[in-house]
Amino acid sequence: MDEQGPEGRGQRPRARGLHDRVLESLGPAITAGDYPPGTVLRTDELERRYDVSRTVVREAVRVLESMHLVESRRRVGVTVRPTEEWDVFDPQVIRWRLAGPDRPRQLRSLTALRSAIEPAAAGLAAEHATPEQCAELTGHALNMVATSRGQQLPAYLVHDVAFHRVVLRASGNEMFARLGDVVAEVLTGRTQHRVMFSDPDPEAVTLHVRVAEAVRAGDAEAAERYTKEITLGALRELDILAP
Amino acid sequence: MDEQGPEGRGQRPRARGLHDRVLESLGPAITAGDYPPGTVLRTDELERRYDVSRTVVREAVRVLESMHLVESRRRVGVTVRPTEEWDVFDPQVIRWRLAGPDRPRQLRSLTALRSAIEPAAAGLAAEHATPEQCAELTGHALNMVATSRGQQLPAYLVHDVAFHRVVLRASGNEMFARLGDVVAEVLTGRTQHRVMFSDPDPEAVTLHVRVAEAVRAGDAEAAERYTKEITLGALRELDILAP
DNA sequence: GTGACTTAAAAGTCATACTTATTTGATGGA
DNA sequence: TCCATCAAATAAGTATGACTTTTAAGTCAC
Repeated sequence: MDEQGPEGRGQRPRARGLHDRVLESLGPAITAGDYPPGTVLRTDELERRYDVSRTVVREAVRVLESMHLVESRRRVGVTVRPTEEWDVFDPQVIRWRLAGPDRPRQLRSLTALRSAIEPAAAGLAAEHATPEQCAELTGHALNMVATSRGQQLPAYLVHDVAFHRVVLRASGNEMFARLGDVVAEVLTGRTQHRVMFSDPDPEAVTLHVRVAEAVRAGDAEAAERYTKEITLGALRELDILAP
Repeated sequence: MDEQGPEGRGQRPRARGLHDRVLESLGPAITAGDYPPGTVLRTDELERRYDVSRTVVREAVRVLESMHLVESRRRVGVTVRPTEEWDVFDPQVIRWRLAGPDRPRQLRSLTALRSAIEPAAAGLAAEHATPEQCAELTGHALNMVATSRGQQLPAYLVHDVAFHRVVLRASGNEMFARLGDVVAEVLTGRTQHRVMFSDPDPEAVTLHVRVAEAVRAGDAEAAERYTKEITLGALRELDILAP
């Protein structure tokens, strides 16, 4: 049956090697803007800074280069590339930027992305979801209802995230499915700002139930419409928080 | 193995070094399924296969690992990861898969993605586009009209691609903007299949003009609706080609 | 000032020696 | 027989020094 969780990662702080340590230091620094575009890093300087060998630095740089964060040129050095060229869809880059000062802007971009993707995914899910997925969906929706009142936000969040993950996966589109982690991040981040303030919007809870029903009924149009309302709510929330 | 496969793609990814050569050989091979998930590659074997040093192989592997195509573990080797874990949004992975046997499926995924993103982007563009961008948009739309008849498909395609690029950029969302390359790839790939058959659908051409008008008028709802029709046409086309 | 030539800086490559984690399996005791 | 423990084998990870290649930049002749 169910093997180990397919994406059983919370965070993985385990540095799997020296190159990862360097990467996990340089990546956040660059995406945070500590090294503005145009900045030139020299390999041997990095060696000294991190007290590691060329091998290690080179591997880290190579990865940063594959994310289009930097460009390595002979006789020049490792140059930080302009922001517009970064691979902003790379999960690692997203993670780094969410952890940095760009977090608010990043959350906006991602929420806009959600608003575009999730309704479409819900529509597809209504056509492709398996009975098991429909059951999961209904289960999470009901649990959301159950935990929507009385300081149970953490539990609510778990089901909220799971709900959206299932929708994306049930869409049958591998690219949509891969956005599950991103959506999870957005939902978590969003809630962190109001965790002590209020229970979830009751209307949003109802909408989740409606989506689950629509998917189970195979009503793509309704599933899409209700999901659109959910994501519109998320967008509105952002405008309220920082207009 | 083949060193310079006949993948004469438009933009030659000029091997900037040995590690790139290895990467540009391993990447396509893995995404094509030549090494199914679970396959174990050993570093020293790759060294011999490509006749390069350890350094070079390791750098290539590190990049593949950052794309979640493989996982490198001590005492085990470099293992190809399950397809569901690949970073399917990585431009390089997209390129590799488009060049391989998965191309049709990949085009479907990407077209679904387009259908979700572009209408939203057009709506945002109506609110954020600069006068210059509006002018560009109108210009490309008019040029599409002008080249829509009489075996001018290559020229038509240029403006079609440019049009969609501008819309995505004008949305003001960096993530949408980065999908310009992907959309370009889809549009180009789509046309290759019918290049000798027919002129573009006149209705689609009209819709582009309408989108340009709506964006210029700041009518987000109309821009979104007309763009949705364009992408729906693209989806329908796929169903016709391979139902 | 233009163009060709030289220089030097920094990344790229290679070979080798060494370290570390992890699987495997063999040993030995309950 | 079974389980725990420990040892050996293995493949990736790291360090280092010598060497090559690219190329920005400076220099010289015209």
